[in-house]
Amino acid sequence: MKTPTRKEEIIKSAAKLFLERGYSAVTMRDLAKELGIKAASLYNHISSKHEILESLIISVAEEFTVGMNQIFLSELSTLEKVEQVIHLHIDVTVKNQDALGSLNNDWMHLEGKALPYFEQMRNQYEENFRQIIKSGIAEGSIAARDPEILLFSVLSTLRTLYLWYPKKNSIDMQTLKADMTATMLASIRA
Amino acid sequence: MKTPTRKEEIIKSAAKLFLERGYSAVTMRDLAKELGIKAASLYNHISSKHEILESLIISVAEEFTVGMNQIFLSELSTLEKVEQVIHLHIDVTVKNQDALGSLNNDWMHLEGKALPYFEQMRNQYEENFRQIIKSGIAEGSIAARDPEILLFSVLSTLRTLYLWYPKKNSIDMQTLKADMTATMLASIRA
DNA sequence: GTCTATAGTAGGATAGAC
DNA sequence: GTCTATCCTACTATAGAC
Repeated sequence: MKTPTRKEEIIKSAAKLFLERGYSAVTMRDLAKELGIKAASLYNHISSKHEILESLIISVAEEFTVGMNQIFLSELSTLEKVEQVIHLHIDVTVKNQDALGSLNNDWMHLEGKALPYFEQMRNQYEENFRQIIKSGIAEGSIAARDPEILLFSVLSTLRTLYLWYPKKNSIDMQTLKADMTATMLASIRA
Repeated sequence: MKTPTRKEEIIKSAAKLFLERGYSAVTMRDLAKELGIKAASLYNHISSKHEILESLIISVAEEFTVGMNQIFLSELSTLEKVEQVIHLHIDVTVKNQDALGSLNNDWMHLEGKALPYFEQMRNQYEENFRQIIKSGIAEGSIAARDPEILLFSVLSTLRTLYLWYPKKNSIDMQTLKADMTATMLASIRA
């Protein structure tokens, strides 16, 4: 637990406000007020509003990408892989609660190379998940339904976890993971 | 198929842009350009940018509310009710594709009475769905897991349909409804 | 590291001509 | 019903003092 730098504090506060109101609706004055300083002072630590968004989204996207690649390339069974992906999502969501809002709703405001970079990560992630589901269908461990519907059904729940998790912090993590995983596996299992 | 009024055209174009970029990031100049007119001309048909948002969100929210109330008060079995709710979501999403983006991501920018009105409809909708799921668990037709997780799992998928549906318009509606319903019912059925 | 002051731009909205 | 011109406000970001 090192002391956060001022830059980290700014990014953390920004994530919270972006989640509540969206990137475009949050002004640098809002952000400064949240930190108890003036807007101009922010620029001693960050170079632009865009830099904050990029930093938020790209770091979380990379976390998902690394985790998914490990699972995809592992020797686990198909259903174990799906289970690991679900756990990955829960872990990343718990660790980056607020940033998930920007990743889901403000990624289109990324600029320059960051946008195609993000889109490429997102596509690759989806493609890996799609392959896992398809091989599950082929081997009979996953229900023989349209793989796109199965993919969408699971992904939509995982991607929306960030909206729901904060309200339920009374449930302990073990129960959450177990029950969540059971529900999602039930929806795709053969 | 009556000819749409200019106001309806404006609202429709706005829904499309709000979906792509979010309410706050779309300017009246953007919207005017989309319609091939100047920003000032918009005000001959609408009184403010907010009015557009409110009109978009409230009308769809009311459609959901009316549909849910009918289902909730019907004599159907619990699983049939869940099935009807899924069909309601698919139908409303297909009919109001773009507006669903605002409903999901820009509701917090509603002003005045519209915000509490929307929140009340949303809460009542969720509460009705929660009751359906709970009585299913009580009677044994729905799996004996945490009802909040079941509710969230189904709702998150239904609420995200609008993001996914437009990409899949090759699938015909019958297949979509059937497969979607099967997948979601599988995730909660006992 | 934060401040005040301010440049420069872009936003929502109105007035009044055509 | 649309236009041009414009008001007023608020935005991101910079300059320079402390």
